[in-house]
Amino acid sequence: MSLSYAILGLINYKPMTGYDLKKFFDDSINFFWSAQTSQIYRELKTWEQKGCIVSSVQASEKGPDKRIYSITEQGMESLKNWLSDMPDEVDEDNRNAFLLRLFLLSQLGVEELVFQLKKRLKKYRRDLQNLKDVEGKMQEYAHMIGKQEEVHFWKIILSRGFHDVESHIHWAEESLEYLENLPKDKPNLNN
Amino acid sequence: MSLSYAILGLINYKPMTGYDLKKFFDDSINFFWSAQTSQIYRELKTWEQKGCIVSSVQASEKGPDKRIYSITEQGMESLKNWLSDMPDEVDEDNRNAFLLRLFLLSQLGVEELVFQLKKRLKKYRRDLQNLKDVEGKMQEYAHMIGKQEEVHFWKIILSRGFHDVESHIHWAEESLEYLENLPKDKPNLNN
DNA sequence: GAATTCATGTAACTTGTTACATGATTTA
DNA sequence: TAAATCATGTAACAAGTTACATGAATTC
Repeated sequence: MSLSYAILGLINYKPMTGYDLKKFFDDSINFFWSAQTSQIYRELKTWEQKGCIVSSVQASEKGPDKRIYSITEQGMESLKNWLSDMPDEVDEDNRNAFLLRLFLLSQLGVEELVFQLKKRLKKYRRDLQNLKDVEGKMQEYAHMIGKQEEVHFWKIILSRGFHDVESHIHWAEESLEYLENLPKDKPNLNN
Repeated sequence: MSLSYAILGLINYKPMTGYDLKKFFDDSINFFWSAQTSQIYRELKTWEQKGCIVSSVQASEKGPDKRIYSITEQGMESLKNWLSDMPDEVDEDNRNAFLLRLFLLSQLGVEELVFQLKKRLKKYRRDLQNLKDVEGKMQEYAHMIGKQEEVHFWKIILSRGFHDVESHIHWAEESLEYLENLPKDKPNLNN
């Protein structure tokens, strides 16, 4: 399962708490992976039961005690095995709820489509800004995990994010233009 | 839930069987939505219980009897309501198992990364061909559901697919180039 | 004094996957 | 005669979401 190895892989960079993991997901790799707190703690529990990670409780300066998880030899072995046998076709999830809605939305009429595309365009521009923020933090994260050389590889992943957002923006702009030039008054669910 | 409305929306085009729906998912909207047979029949059952669709059994020329589902007035109402209240931020699922693997893969070394990116590039080129095939079938589908005007809107969705694949190809090519020009022999999980 | 951050979790539920079962007809 | 297509489902399980509970310390 991808999520469990995501967690193992992050802990392999550096020992972390469940809370740290949640933050890493939320404000750094969020553009290609996400996780709920409830899932994270669930996975941590099962990895620990398998002996792939160990935890120790430590008092925190602020707030409650922390439970810090570190990877074990066995965990590294597991991670390495998983990374090594990449399946021929990694089944990435293509599901896109917005595209689905848009696809069905044409049954409501063109104006709705235009309205939603305009809203989307704004969202994509916000996404672009968010990615720039992540880019800015990258160096910081690399320092945190103590591996400067990772930055080279992270740049590749981040660049994918930029390619994606830029292509979304172009698509939305093009589509709006296309719709503007369509003849009006098609029959739909409203009439 | 998106999947259930996807099903309702497709049935709204034209009465269909579970099998028809599965085919529609698989060879037409697969690039932004997918569904398992087991899910489809589950959702059909719950929509029917709610009175949003009705079914009638009909003998088939070939193979077993068909259960054909049609949308009801209530179902159209439901669909329209759902389409009308698009949430401000549609929570599309960004999870991408390949990107996650790639991100963690750098812990194994650069050669692995290069190898996987090359394989991916080939996959993206296959994706492009698949999309072209869908494009070819579009007219046919429009004819099947008896709504030629839908083609205009489907073109927008399809165009998104093309934008995506093309940006993936560019990204992979660029990233390979970037990796070729990196200094070699970084320490990793293997040493 | 209210909201945010730090920190860990549980419970109930929904959604998605994998594997199986059945059986006729058609095409290679 | 073997494989593919047509056609409908069930069962068991895995993964993901939502909502809740607790409570200290800090910032606005």
